[in-house]
Amino acid sequence: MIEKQLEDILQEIFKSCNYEIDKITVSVSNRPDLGDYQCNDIFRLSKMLGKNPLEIGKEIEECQLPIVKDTFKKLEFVKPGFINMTLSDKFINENLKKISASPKFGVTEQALETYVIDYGGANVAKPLHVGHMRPAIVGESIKRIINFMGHKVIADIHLGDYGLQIGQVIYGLKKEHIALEEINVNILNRLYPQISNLCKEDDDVKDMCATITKELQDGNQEYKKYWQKILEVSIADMKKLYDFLDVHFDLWYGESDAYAYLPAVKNMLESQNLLVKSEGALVVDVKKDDDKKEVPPLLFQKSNGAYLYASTDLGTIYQRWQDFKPNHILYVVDNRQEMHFEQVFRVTDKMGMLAYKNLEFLGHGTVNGEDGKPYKTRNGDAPGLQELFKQAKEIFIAKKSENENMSEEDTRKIVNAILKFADLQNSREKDYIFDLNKFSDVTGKTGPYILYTYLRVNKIIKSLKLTDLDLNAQIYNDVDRLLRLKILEVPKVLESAYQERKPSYIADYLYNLAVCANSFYSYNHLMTLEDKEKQKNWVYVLTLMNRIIKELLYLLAIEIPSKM
RNA sequence: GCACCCAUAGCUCAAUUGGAUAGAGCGUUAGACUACGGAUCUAAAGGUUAGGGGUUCGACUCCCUUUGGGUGCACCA
Repeated sequence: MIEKQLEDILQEIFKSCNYEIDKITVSVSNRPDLGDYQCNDIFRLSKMLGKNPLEIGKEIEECQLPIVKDTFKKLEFVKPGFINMTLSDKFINENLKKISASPKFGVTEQALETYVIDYGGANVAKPLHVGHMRPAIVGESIKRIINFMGHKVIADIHLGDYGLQIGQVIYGLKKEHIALEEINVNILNRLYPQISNLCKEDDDVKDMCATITKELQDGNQEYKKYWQKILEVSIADMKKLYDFLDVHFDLWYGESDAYAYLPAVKNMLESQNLLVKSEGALVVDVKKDDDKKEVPPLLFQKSNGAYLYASTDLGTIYQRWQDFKPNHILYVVDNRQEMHFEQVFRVTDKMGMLAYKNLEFLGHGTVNGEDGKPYKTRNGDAPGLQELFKQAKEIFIAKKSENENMSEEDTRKIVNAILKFADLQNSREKDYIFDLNKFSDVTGKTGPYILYTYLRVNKIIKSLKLTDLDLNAQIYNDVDRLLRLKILEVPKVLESAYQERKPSYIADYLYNLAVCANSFYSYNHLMTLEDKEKQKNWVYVLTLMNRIIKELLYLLAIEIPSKM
C-alpha cells in the first residue's frame, strides 16, 4: 500500500532531523492542486513539543534525504503545517506494477479468521418486501469483502420460521380446509396479511393462533406437517428472489433450529448463576456501571415457560459457537434492533462464548418512501420484492428501444446493477428515501455507468490485441496521471471497506475510477495512435483498471452483462 | 416521561473519523465527435453545513443549548 511506503519515508526523514514521532499518517490529498498525498502530523508534533509548526517544517525541509528525489516530484512543507507530496512518475508506475502483480491488488495480508454473517432476517410465510432488499444487498457485499480479504465466511439467512406468523397461517389453512398438497405461495401470500389483520380485530382468533404456535413448538404432529410444507413452499419462493439478486447463503437455518440448543444455554446460564427470577420470568441482568442509557435485562424465558426472540438468538450463537468456532459473528439487521443485540451480546460475553468485541451489530437504516416514512404502496403495504423487480425492469426497458431486444439474463444483470448501486452508495447506517423512478436512473452516478465504462474499455483493449504489455517510467498527460493515481488508491479503499464493513466506500471509489476512465479515453484516442510504446503503456493501465472494476463489482455483487 | 440517532445545494446523497477552497449525481443553463459506443465528455450557476453559543492553530465533524424529524424503552419477532 502506497500510504505505508510514504509513511515510512516520512518517518525516516523525521528521525534524521531528530524528531521522534510515534505514528505518521499519510492520506490522499484533499487539495489535488497542491499535491497527491498529504500528511498533517506536524500539527501533532508541534503540540507535543510546544513549538511552532512552521519552524518544524522548515527544519525538516532543510535536511531531506536522497531517497526523496526518486519518490517525489515535489515535497513541500507549507502554510500552517501541512506536508504536500507530489509523486514522481517513476514511483507511481512502480506501484502500479506492484498492484498489477498482486492477485489482491496489494492489500495487506490478514491472519485467517472465521466469520459468521447473519443478514437474511426473512420470515417464512410472509412475502419478501422492499425492506428485505437492503440487508440482502449490504450483507452479501460485506460477506464478499471479508472473504476477499482472505477470511472464511459463513453466511446464514437465519429465517424467522417459528413465530406467531406460522400459527396464523396454519389457522387460516385449517379454517379454509386447504389440504397439505394444495398449499402454494399464492395462498400463503394471501393468507398471512388476512389473518394478521383478523388478529388485530378479534382477540379470540389471536389466542387461537398463539395456541397453535405453542402447540407446534411443543411437538403437535399435525401442525408440524403443515409447518414443514409451509417452509418448503416459502423457501422455494424466497430462493427465486435471492437468486435474482445474486445473493447466496451457506446456511438456511432458522429460529426453530435454535430450540434444540436452549437447554444447553439454560444450563450454562444456571451454572454461572446468571439467571435471575423477575416478575415470574427468568432474566439475565446486563447493566453496566458506566451505561449512559438504561439497558434492561435480557428476558430469557417467559413466566409461562415459553422462550423468546432473545433466547433463540442465544441458542443460535451457541450453535454457531459449537459448530464453527467463529472468531466473529456479524449481524446485518435494522438499526431498530440495536438494543436487543446489545443485550444478547452482553450475555454471550458473560457466558464466555464470544467476546463482546467480536460480536458486531451492523445496523442499516430503514428504507423510506418519498414522504420520509417507511416505504409503502397506496394500499398501505410494503411492496413485494417480486413486484418491485418487475417494475424496475419495465422502467429500464422503456428507457431505450434497444433494451427490448436484450437477453433476459443481461436485463436482469443491469436491473440488479441499478438497484444495488443505488443502494450501496448510501451510508449503511442511515435511513434513505427510496423512489423507484430515481432508483431507475441509468445516467450519472449509477450502476450502468460503471458497466458501460467497463464494457467500452474492454472493447478497446480487445480490438487492439496487444501483447507484451509493460510500463515504462513515463506518464503522458494530466488525465493519464489522474487515472493512474486513482488506481493507486485501491488497496486503501478495500482495507477501509473491510475494516468498517462499509461497501459504500467501494461503490464511491468505483464511480470515481470510472469517471477517470471516461475522461481518459475521451481525451486520449488509442486506436489511431502512432506511438506504439505509448499505446502499450495505456493499454497496460486500462487492463489493470478493468481488472479492478470487475473485481470490485463482484464485491458489490453486481454482475457484468455481455453487452448493453 | 427517559434515552439514543438524524438535520449538508431545488431534489437524492458524499466528505478518508479534527485539516487547507464542504464534494458528486439528478434537475437548470451553455458547449463538444466526418476517430475506439452520446447510458459519454467540457464548463457554468447553485451553501451562513437547521438556529445560537463554546472548545483550538483549524469544526459539517467534539461539548452545551433551542427548534424540527425519526427510533427504542422486559413476557411480539
